[in-house]
Amino acid sequence: MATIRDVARESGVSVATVSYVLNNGPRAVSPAARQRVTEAMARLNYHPNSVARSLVRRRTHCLGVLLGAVEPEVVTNNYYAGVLSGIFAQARASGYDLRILTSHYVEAGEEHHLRAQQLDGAIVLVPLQGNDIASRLDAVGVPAVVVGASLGSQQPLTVDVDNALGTRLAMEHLLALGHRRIVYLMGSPQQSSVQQRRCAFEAILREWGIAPETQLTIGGDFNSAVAYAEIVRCLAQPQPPTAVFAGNDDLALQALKAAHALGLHVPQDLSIIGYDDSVLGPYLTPPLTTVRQPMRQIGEAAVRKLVKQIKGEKLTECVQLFTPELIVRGSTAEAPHA
Amino acid sequence: MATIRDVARESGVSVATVSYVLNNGPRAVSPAARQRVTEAMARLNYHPNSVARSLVRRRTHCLGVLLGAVEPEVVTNNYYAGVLSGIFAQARASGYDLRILTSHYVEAGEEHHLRAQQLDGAIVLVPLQGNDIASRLDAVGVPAVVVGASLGSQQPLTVDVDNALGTRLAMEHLLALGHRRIVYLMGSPQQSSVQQRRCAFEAILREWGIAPETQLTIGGDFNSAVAYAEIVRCLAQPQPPTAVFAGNDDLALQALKAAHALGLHVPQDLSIIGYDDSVLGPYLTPPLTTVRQPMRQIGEAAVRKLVKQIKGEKLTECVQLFTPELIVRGSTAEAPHA
DNA sequence: TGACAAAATCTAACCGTTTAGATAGAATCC
DNA sequence: GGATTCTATCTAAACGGTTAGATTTTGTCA
Repeated sequence: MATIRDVARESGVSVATVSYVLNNGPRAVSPAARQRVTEAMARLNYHPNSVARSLVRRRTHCLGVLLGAVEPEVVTNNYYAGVLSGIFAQARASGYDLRILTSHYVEAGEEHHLRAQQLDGAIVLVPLQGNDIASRLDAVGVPAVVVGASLGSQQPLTVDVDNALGTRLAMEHLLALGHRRIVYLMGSPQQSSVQQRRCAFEAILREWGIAPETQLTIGGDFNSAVAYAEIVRCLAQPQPPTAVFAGNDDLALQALKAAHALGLHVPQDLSIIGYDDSVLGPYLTPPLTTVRQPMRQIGEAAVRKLVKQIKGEKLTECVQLFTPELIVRGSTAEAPHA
Repeated sequence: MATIRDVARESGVSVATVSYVLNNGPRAVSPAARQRVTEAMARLNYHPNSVARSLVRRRTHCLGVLLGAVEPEVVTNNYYAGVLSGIFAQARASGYDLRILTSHYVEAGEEHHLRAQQLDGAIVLVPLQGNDIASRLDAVGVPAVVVGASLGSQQPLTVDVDNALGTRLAMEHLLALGHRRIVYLMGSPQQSSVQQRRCAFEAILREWGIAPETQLTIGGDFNSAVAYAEIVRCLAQPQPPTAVFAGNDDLALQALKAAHALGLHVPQDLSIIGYDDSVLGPYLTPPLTTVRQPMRQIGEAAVRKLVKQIKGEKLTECVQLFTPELIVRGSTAEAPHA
């Protein structure tokens, strides 16, 4: 590998001059010298060492993506895959490289390690409720934006989807169809989105004057098999619910299977609504009604926000909320009269 | 940020001594000095700057992942998502960081840029037929392994799945069921896997004494809508095929839709077999018979192979081929007698 | 106790860039 | 023509580590 000194020697100028042509400034270079340097670089096949450059400039032009907890399944999960694809695309468009960092960086105290990596900024894709990674990163001087975990208190930069609205879209769809006994399949309660939706769920029940006691909430850090068993148990009880509001499309799928196993027809006997609008929704029988989240846009927005902060631009809003959309397909219908 | 010099001053030793305790060698340090240094580091909240370290050591402990052509949809594509998740997991287990590099690095001449990034190695996830990125990287001294594009000639390190075997599994399944008129839905002909499977397809037809002229091959760099139209046209012809062998599950899905639109029953009137075993396969109606590829294992193997090469260990084999598996579900059945 | 080896530590060069400050030469002005 | 400003260039000190080689300290043994 040729170094800047080789180029300087080859073209008969000092390293400073080479550096100036390399960076187009900050000092002027005569056309003659510039040409000699350019030719020498081509001749020697010179490319500046970006590590050395990062050391002195103290910026790596590289963004960290912190994947937490659920990884590495993260990539095969629909929501994360969507967000990641947005991050990839926008990082590229903004001219930043990406560094994938797995959960061991998420632990307290590890922010210094991250700082030591000299990343220009970080995107925190850790869905856990109450995680304060972003603030800790900020404290050591690494700009960060959080995706999908808007916290009330400290307000680090955040990009999220409006979970209250999403819940409202789903619930009002079911309520308008006459459903009053609705099970809510929560998912892992450590996830902040799950908590937000649960609050919204309860608020809507109050609004409609429905006693929360008559409602069922199934939640937990379970795998599909356990979730399936719980749903079967719930649907088999004396006064079963007429609708299921699932925290994501995978849970909705389990509900669909459970209904099938119990001989219930969807949507005639039981309505099911999912969340995420994952790829399989349209191909289920019946096709799944669900709440779509603009995952790719979320990823893109996160990168844009981070880059703005890095460049010191004025940020208009701390928390950027995206709007979910109700996708009505075939798995929801009017509540049975019974 | 405290530097190594601050620690040296604080603990009353030289920077060299601090460096030795930091790295546990290569020279001995007295217990007393070691303790003073350790305490000073804790007091100052010192963490070594990894950029500076990389500069002098000339290794970054970071692996590049080159995503080509199809990106950034790559992440939402089943095959790539699976491979990536394997890469993430194994990189973490091997203690390497990951750098995501998008396609502009794939172009000829860009290998020097990559070299300048000082990556310890690269995984090439570029499915294009005849791509020679790995060799070019190797030429500039960056160890590389290619995923999913085994070439005959130059043999860079490669991890792939046995496409000939996968094709054989699918075809012999159909042939054993009595199918003789089989359409092959190829997919983009630039992809090396597509080419390999096409060769295998033709070889198997010859083996069974079936004239290739009577067979149909639909291929192209089309989107789902175009593929759908082509399939409809094919199935609507006078002597339609009795089976479809699709290059991936998405194409199989299009075939399923087309059959549905034409009033054909699957599998009674038409058998369909996919490739990849993507998540939606089991939930289609009927559930899709397909060929499973161990994507995650492929990703893991790629990282392991790369790390071995970086460490200079002896590699037993250049090309590591994984074995695909036939997953029989409900979309294939005996050929209609007619 | 002095000679010698081993262990511990220090000094300083180096990795490959950037960039402030010094310097030299050319152009401008009165 | 000498003072003054510009422009182009160079020198050398950073950035924050690692690591040979030199030097000092400690330990061993005759």
